[in-house]
Amino acid sequence: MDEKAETRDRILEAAGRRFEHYGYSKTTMSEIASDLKMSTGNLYRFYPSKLDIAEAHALAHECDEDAMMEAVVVSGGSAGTRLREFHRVILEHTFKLIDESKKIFELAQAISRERPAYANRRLAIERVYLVRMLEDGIAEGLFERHESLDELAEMIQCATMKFRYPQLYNCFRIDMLRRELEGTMDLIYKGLLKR
Amino acid sequence: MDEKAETRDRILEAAGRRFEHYGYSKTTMSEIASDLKMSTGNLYRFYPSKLDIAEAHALAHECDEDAMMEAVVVSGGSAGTRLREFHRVILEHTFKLIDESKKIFELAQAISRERPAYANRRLAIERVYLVRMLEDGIAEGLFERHESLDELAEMIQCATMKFRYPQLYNCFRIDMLRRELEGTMDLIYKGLLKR
DNA sequence: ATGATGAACAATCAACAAAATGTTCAGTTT
DNA sequence: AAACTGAACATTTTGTTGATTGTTCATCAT
Repeated sequence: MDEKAETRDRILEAAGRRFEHYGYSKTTMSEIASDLKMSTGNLYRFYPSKLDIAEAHALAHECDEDAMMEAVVVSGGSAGTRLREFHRVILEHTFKLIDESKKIFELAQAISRERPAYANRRLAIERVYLVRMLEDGIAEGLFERHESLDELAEMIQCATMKFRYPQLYNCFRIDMLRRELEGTMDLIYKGLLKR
Repeated sequence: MDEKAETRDRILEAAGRRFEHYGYSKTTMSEIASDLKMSTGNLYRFYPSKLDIAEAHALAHECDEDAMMEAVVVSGGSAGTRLREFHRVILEHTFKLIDESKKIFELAQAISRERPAYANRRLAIERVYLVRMLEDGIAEGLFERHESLDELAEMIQCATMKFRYPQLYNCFRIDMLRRELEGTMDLIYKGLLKR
């Protein structure tokens, strides 16, 4: 690892520490630079903007979410059960963030707002997991075949948007969300079954 | 009709004119009063607040939307076809509002934000139409029976939230929304079919 | 030549005062 | 007594100004 990459990492670490403690908007570039004993201007030799540091931070923490989703996909049980569990886990995770990790949630929202491509990329990654479960379901004779599993996954995402972004609806009742997710997944599940 | 109700109507008319032309937030109570050649304070003898005038205006225009939904429900064709058409018509209507009637859209958003009960009531009314179509589908042997059709309708609403409130996702591509709605309705439709 | 600085620049934010607006109600008019 | 007014009140919005923050870049240091 060369020195430039090392400094990038140090910046990321220092910034991440502040983002998680003070939040994205309350963290200033000059504070980050000061923590690292360098000038504010120097930061821009490593990252084009404050938002790029935020995105890099989010990227560096994707593996946590990916691991979470991967765990569900490779767990035992039928594809149908896993599909439900997948959405349950995502809802619980999102809700936990909203409830307990406000600074991280704030960071995620800032990125989503300013970097729609990032949010879309996350959705695309999630679809990969969905497709894997759909494939499993087809292989075990549970689900109907479909010309494009990626498109099917996209439709599942459209149908579950309310549970992915509950904050957009000012919907902060986890008990209600759970009930609704269960009912919605029932409907989707039946729509996937082999006839 | 007594004189008080007549004045209420006149207020509603004058306010509605301004809401639709200047938007809700740019319309002042003193302007409305001036249009009617009365004092600002007098308005409060007829309506408790500005927001109540807005809500009354929306109420007075519900019949347009209700008629639209009713027309789909009573139109010919199978329940499945009507269900798709219902959601298509709502999406097109919403999109048209966003695109062409910005002031009316702004008014609807102000009410939704401040009067959640109003938005929930609209959803409940919509469910009545959904239930009617579900009943038809069951009667014609197309759809599976269900213990509570109102709950089922609620789940359909959860699954189609993205198309009811596209503005929440900064999603203003009608071609994409149409495609997604079609795919999502496919999935929901299959979930409703009798096995 | 490469790496780093810190002042300048541009944009945004915060504080505050003034203005505007929604609402109330004592007083006036009908 | 009922209907209406318009000033007062409370709240919100707007405009101004100075401070802060993100970013750039000429200059300096290595």
